[in-house]
Amino acid sequence: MSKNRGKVVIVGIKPAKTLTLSDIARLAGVSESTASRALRDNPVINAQTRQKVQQIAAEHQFKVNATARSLRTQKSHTIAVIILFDAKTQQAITDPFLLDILGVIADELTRQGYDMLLSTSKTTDKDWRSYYFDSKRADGLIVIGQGEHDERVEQLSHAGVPFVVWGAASGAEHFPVIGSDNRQGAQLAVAHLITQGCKRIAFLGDIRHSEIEMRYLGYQDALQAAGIKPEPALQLNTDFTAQDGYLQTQQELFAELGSLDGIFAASDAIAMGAMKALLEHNIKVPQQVALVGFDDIAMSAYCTPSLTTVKQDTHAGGKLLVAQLLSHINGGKAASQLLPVKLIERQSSLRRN
Amino acid sequence: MSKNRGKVVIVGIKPAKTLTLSDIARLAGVSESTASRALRDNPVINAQTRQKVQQIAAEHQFKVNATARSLRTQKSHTIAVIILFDAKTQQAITDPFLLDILGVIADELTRQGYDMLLSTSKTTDKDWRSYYFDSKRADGLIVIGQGEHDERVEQLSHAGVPFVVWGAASGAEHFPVIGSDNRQGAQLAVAHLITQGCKRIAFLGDIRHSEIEMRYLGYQDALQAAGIKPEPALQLNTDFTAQDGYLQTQQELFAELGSLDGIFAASDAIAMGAMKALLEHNIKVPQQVALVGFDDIAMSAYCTPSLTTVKQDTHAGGKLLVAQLLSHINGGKAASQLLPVKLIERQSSLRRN
DNA sequence: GGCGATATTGCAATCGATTGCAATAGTGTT
DNA sequence: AACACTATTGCAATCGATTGCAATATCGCC
Repeated sequence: MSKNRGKVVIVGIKPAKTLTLSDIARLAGVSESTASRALRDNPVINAQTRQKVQQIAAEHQFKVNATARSLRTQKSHTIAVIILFDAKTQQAITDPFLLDILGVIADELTRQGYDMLLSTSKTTDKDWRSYYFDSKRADGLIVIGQGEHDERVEQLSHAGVPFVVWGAASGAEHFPVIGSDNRQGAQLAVAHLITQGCKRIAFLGDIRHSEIEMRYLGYQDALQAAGIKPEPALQLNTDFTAQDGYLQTQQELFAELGSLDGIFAASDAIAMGAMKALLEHNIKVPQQVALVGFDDIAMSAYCTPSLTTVKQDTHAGGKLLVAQLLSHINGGKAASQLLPVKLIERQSSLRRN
Repeated sequence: MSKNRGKVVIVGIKPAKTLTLSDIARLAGVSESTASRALRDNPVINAQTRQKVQQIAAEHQFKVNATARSLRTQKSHTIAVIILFDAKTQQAITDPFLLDILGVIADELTRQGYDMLLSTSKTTDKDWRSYYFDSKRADGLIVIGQGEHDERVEQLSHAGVPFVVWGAASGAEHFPVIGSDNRQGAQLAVAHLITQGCKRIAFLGDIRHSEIEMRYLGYQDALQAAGIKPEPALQLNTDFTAQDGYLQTQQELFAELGSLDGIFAASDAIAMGAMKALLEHNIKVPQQVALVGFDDIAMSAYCTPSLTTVKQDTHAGGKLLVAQLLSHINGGKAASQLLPVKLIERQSSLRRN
């Protein structure tokens, strides 16, 4: 007879006494080992027996206790996803498409039979390796948005923990990084502005973040290719918020307005803030100042004028993160990879017509 | 001597052989039970012994194996969060502030010593109770966005699983629902439009979603209070996207444009789509048509004209969800609750001045 | 009819931590 | 000096599933 755990049973509704493998085995008249193998469809077990056990399990809605299985097999079949937040703005760098990429990752993991443990850097001050890996909570980690060179990420690589990062690869890391080709994206954006006739182009973004730094380099690439000399006065450190885009534009850029004719914002949020500031001062976009953002957030197509921007391939990114991580976990190697991006031309930068 | 699991050891870097409680016990010269109690700061253990064990554990970066602990204690200390996506648009109803509320939930759970398992309804076709609860993966569930009366939610309530829902309470549920006072929010928004002189106000939103249905009721409340008769022609079923807001406005509303003078959109995304359509046709917002949205997404303040909207208290919502769920898990009761909302007045609706 | 090969099944150890209960040592009292 | 208590510590069972190895049954074939 099974043990009564002394719990008060809720009357009326299913006693919901969770069955264990041993219960199923007893009901099927086989041993636990046979039941276990049967449920996992082990061909060594007679087909009839297998079916019978499976049927009984199904009838009783038996579910393997994931905890016990994990303990025994030493695999959690769980991946921890850590979202890094900017210490200053408390925003995720990747804010706009974070939800997209999270969704893709969740779907992919599910497809592969993994669960997803989510946490943010705000609360997880703890040592990630200890907390997630050593404690066997997760078999591997995905870190989203490496931010301003987080030492915690660097440490992971010395700890033998399977993990991958979404962010920018400088090339010198000891860990696999998946991310968009930020540099090329920025280069495309700024080259486009130049094509539209812009000569003095401002850059708005916080280059202490590695992804933004890449965008900054791309900005310079494009200027250089066009023989334009970068002006330090036009390069403004701007947080990831529309608010800071607005403020920086208003406070710093208006001094230059005489001849400023283009802005490349490192994110769409920043771009929208800048646009707001420009429109408030009756500066025509794109006629007087052309504007390009980065990310292609949902609203970019619906602001007025609609925002030209650089679109990242979130879907490919999420799938790749999962694929690389699982490959690493299964003994393979995980490689870094740059994903191509695409310029989406909209009203904020198109002057012809 | 400890068993060699036959793994290939990565040379050079920490062998990273994970220690177990028994290792710590041996190192400290005490039994496993004493070590266990010492680590949990059980006062029954001598203070000196406790300290010694804790120190040794810290030195070796020992982390309790969460799996083993869960198995023994029958608690996973994990909460599963399920995000419901709209079957049609594949978008989360709560999209705009989903990230906020997720962040708050994650933080709260962490603070309470819980981990968070995340999944989306897209992939989780499985029976939630079986998968998360019966399998002991989670001690409870938080369901975000109940959508169009999902039967799966209804089922949970008959299954003895601790769970709470973010959404709209119709009052007749058998489960606890936390959510904004959508009805009052809409009422505030529409009353505001009326104050601004609007007489014919359109409603954009998909009332098959319970939260939107509430907003629709609030819309009617306000009209009624002002003695305005609702016109069916002005009530358009609109998806949660800017795109559909744009299309519906263009296709359906322009026929009414002669005297249409206000729009209440059930979400900011819809509102922005509508605004785009209006501006494209040189209809002045707010002078000709005043516009109010719902959600207060980040961009609402930075579009032009900036968007009047209704702001939900995401922070309170997240905290409450966690508090109620944990209270239920710990034997208490979880109650439904409506959170107050706030009207944020911006340019899209303010006509005076 | 007997022997080896093959197909099935079960025994028992194991994963790592927690905890009820018993055991021991130490203290104070009369 | 003996007894009652209290403070500490350890033994061993337990959580539920998996799996190496041994045991049994079945079958084919000479």
